[in-house]
Amino acid sequence: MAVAYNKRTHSCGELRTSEIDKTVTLAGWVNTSRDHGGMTFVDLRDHEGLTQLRFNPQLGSAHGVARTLHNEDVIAVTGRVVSRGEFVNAKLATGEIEVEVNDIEVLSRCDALPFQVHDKIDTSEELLLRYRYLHLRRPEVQKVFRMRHTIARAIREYFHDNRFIEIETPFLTKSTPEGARDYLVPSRVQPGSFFALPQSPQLFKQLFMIAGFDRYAQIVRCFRDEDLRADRQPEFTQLDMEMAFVERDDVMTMVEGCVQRIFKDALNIDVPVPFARMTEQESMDRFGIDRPDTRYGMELQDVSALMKDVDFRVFRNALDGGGVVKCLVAPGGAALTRKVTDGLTEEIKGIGGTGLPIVKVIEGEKGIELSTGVAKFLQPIAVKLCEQVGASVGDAIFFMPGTFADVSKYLHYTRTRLATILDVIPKNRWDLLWVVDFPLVVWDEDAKRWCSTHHPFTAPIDEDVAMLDTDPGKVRDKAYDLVLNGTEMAGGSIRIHQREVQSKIFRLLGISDEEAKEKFEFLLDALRFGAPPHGGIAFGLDRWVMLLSGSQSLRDVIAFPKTQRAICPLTNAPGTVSDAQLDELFLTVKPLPKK
RNA sequence: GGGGCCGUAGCUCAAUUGGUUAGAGUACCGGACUGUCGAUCCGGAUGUUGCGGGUUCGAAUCCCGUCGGCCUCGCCA
Repeated sequence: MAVAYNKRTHSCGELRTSEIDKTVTLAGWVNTSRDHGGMTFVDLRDHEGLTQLRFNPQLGSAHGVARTLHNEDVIAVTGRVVSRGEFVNAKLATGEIEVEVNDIEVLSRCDALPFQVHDKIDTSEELLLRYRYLHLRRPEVQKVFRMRHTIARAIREYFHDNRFIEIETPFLTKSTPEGARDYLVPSRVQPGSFFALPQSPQLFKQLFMIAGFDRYAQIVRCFRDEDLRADRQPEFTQLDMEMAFVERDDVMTMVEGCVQRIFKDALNIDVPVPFARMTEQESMDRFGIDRPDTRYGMELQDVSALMKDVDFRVFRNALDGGGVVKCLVAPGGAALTRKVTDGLTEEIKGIGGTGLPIVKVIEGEKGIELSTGVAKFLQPIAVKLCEQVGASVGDAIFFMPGTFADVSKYLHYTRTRLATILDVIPKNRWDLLWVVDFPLVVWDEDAKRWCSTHHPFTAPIDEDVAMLDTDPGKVRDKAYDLVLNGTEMAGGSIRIHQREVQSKIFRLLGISDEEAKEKFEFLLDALRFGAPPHGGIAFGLDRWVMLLSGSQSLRDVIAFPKTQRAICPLTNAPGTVSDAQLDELFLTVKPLPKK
């Protein structure tokens, strides 16, 4: 029996007792069905919800069809809304009513499923991705993408309301030095030449400012060919924005308003502004990382001075070598088992460290004593140590000797692991923090040259410019990173708008005048023709959706993501191409090296 | 490139820690049943234990390699 599925009267989530006795047409997927031989029930699902259908054997042929249904068959029905009487299902929004079906049309049958759509059970992620359209049918998965839309819409509306305009930038563009590895696209018309997919529209948006658009914002795809992580995909989406005639505070204030709007629309939460600010130096000192999670304590503490008098060679060597000894106090850490602390030590070794010295603070016969691990070396300064770092009986202290960079890395790792192990991260807390005053450049020991902390177009702080020639490592930049609960959510800066400064930075970074001309001539040219002071920021849209939706992985908020090996289990991309395609591009593929 | 966790029926998991015929739930197939809502009940079919090799009288279990998934360091201006 044909049913007018193109004339649905309601969605599957909206019928209530007020619609009783109305004749309705619904369409959707069979979520589950229950066949009693006589009376048969089907839960019909669409994007709005579930409605129970009742098939009465005394009401014509529909009942016979209903008995043949399987999960995920697609059907359309017409019937009368009736009260469930005493059989109300409180779990369903539509649970007070059901639809007594007169006519049913099976629009599409479903084969045996690789996994059940109505289950909440997660099978292997690879299978979920291979049949991603089935996974996406699940209401809780769809909810994430509806939130993604809400966030994207909030962003667009916010910037539109603030007189920004959205302009598209090219995907087929030019490979530039510095930064991540590029995804390349061969040119057929220019054999031997390659486009690069943009890592971000950075230079184009600067050109928009020079062009006089004043305020630009775009939600745009970016591409970086680097190894994947839970929070890194080769293609991802940014909110990219830029403003002319601004200083740092202007951009940061504009962003704070946007973040407020996102939280309001997505979670109905009011976040206070302005956000906290911290210099990069303070962040490194206190947390060992430039994107600190400030929801909990266990901050890093420098105990180098205290350790000068301690006869412990591991610490001594670090200090003599110009390094530091830092520690963090884990409240209640004395209760950690040997298995846990040894496990942490192994993890530290796994990321390149040599160990993780620990002591536990206990109540001894003469007061505070240290036990386990490196206690015997530190016992002479036990009282002084505990006093200085604020440790008391029942705590554990984890130490790390070495260079500032190594100590920061390993203690930051330790701190985040302990936060999970000791379960000290407050729920439902959103710590928004600006990190500012990064060093403009850092010395790359391997490459023997200066590298940009952010990118080569970041402006130095005015009073530090003089040090560009004398002490580049001391120059701070006009960048600002926005951190949420320890995750970098956005990064931006005031840009260089003076050609001489830009040239100077290129030279500092070891980019020759010839290379600068080849790669960036268009930018240097543009800077000659009246560039306004300008600055902006880019948000990782996927990360915002991930954090606000409580997702564990970026893959959960991207409709068709790649696996860790950067392949798509759904399409099997990337794949080989025909010789004819290669010939057109004048390309040959080298054989893989033998192992 | 390095470190770690995982891989048993379509799916989720078990298998007394090396012991003989690899089980259960669910999905699937057949049947019963007029108020269920994870329906229930009866019956049936379903395995290259990821793959390859090794140790052993005997391997899902131990070892080596390999493939795949995930976490992570490097990398990601």
